Amino acid sequence: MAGIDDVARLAGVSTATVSRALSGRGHVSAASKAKVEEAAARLGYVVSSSASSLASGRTRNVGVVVPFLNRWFFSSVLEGVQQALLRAGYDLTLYNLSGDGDERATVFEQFLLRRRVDAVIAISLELTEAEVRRLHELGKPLVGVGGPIPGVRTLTIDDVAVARLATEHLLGLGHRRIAHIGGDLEFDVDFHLPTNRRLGYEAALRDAGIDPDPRWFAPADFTIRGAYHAAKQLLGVPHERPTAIFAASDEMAIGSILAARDLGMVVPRDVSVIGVDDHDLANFFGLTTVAQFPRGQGEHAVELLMDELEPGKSRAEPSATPLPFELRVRASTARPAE
Amino acid sequence: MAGIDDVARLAGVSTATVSRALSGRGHVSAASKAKVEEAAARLGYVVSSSASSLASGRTRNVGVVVPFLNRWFFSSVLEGVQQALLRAGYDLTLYNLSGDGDERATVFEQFLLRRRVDAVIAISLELTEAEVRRLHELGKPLVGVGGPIPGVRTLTIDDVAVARLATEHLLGLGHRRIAHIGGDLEFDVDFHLPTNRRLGYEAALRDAGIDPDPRWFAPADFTIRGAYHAAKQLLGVPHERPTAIFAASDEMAIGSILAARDLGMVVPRDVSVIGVDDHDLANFFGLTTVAQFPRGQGEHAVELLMDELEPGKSRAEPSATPLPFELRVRASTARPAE
DNA sequence: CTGAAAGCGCTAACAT
DNA sequence: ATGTTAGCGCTTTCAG
Repeated sequence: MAGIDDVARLAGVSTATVSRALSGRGHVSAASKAKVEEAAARLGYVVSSSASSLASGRTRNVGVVVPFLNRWFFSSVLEGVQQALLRAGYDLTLYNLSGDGDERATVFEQFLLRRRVDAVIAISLELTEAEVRRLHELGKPLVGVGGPIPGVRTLTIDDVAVARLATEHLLGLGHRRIAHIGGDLEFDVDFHLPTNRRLGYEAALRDAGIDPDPRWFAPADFTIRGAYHAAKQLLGVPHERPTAIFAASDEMAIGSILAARDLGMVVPRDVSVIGVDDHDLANFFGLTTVAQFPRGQGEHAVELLMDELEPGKSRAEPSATPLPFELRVRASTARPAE
Repeated sequence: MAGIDDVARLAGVSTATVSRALSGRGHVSAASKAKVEEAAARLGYVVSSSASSLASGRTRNVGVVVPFLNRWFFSSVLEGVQQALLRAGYDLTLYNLSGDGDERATVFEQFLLRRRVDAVIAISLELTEAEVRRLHELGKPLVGVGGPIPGVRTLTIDDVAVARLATEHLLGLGHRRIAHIGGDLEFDVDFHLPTNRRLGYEAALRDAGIDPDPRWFAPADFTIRGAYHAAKQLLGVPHERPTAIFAASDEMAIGSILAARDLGMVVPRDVSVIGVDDHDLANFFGLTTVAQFPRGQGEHAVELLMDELEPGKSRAEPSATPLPFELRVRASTARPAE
């Protein structure tokens, strides 16, 4: 395995010049640079990351912490992060903290402190103040995706506004009896997303002069199956059925559509359904939804990080950057029947 | 940031003893070990992975290469790998090679050669001989999940047997007109999975004295939507409709069920459907399927790796280890009507 | 712009 | 069982 000395010898320069030429840091004449590059290529030389990290203090590696891997939102964000990191020449070390707090503590103590990473991206994971402080002490930039962490740069859609938009779409079509399938409290640990979406829904109703009816709220677990059962309850009542459902995620909206079908109802004739996400399946089901863009969120997170990691960049102060979202009207919403 | 010297000083021993005590390598008296651990804890000391790697040549980091992140199979394997690695004290560096060959080359040249990892796990990715050779030269163990790579330790279910089992289940129920929704050729690059499942299907039919009818084979792209359209074609013919569909994945089986419903057919009364995977949604849709266990496959892959990475273990020779699969009969299959 | 040399923080011989 | 010490392969002052 060729080392930097081999390259230096072959190129006829010092190791310092090789290092500078290959890393782009410091000035090197075009001539030397060319010689070095050619020598490196000939020898198949690649820097040893550990030696480089040890000497420089930078690892060119970012830790990414996610609670789930097999959900659309998370894997999409992860994809965006991965791709952006790769482009920037960084590696991505993955920590899937699906487990209990034990695992979580291990990760924090073993890897963040093992100084394996230059920075951390936390996806929809509420870090404790202690954890955030620890990272700060170590000088590791941290950016969150999916909800605000106090004192941390975070990317998040405005859940209240998203829910309001979805609800107003239904109101605008003439619906008055609008049910909501939200998250159960268990999910609220992560950034109060369910609560915020519910708040937006209720605010929109009130603005339209409608009093939110608690009978028309049903909690579920963000899965198709969970929402399916919730929707059956909602739609199964004999009188004063809701004419529309706003589900807090597309998967739950799809569950609602399937429930409606199984009750012999036709969407959107008998009931309108709107979700949030623009999940892969949304288009297939003709689902009207408020799209968010998780891949873009992941890429954006990396950009923020790079601002901090690469020297000479202006680092903006910690704040919650608002992210784009967009109503996509498809075939699952329509004017109510009567 | 406390270093090993600080710990040594506080514990009243040498740095070598600290290193031994903390890594478990070499003999240390219980007394010293206790002192060291206490000192380390008090100082919040954690080894610098780069210094450690540089000195020892081991990184305690495994590279994982996947083509997709947002598909059930891949994210499930990844979860298993992540968890097993974490338990073994290894980190996981993720490379999502969804993109073109360019990206792929970059990863190989930049990261594998950057000596960032001790080993590589390739999930459903057919590595070229050159790539495999490169890894061998570097002394990096490599294990594949999801299909055989020549000369490489690989975990894979027997796709032919899986398909045969699924088909025989339908035959056993009395079906004779069994259609198959498989992968299109594009997907065959990865381990000929579609081809193998088709072969198993055809073999089962022949064994039952039935000549496979090419009209009853439809290729799709492993998505719900793709299979939905394929199934509509299959089920829409006026005469001699198939009475059962064997789909090469659960997502495609679900697409088939939805297609049948939209044609006004009742599953399993009018058509039986069986898939492969035991996807999260399979249970919800009452789908009969042949389960495979991707999490377990991921964990298993890590075990194999550890055999090679941790010294003093017997390493078995490269071979394709067969993996478990299991028929799960639910509500989507039944005897044909007549 | 380039080179010499001093580390970066550990691990692993080699001694003791 | 423990200490001493020579690197691991690079980056980065500091001179020139």
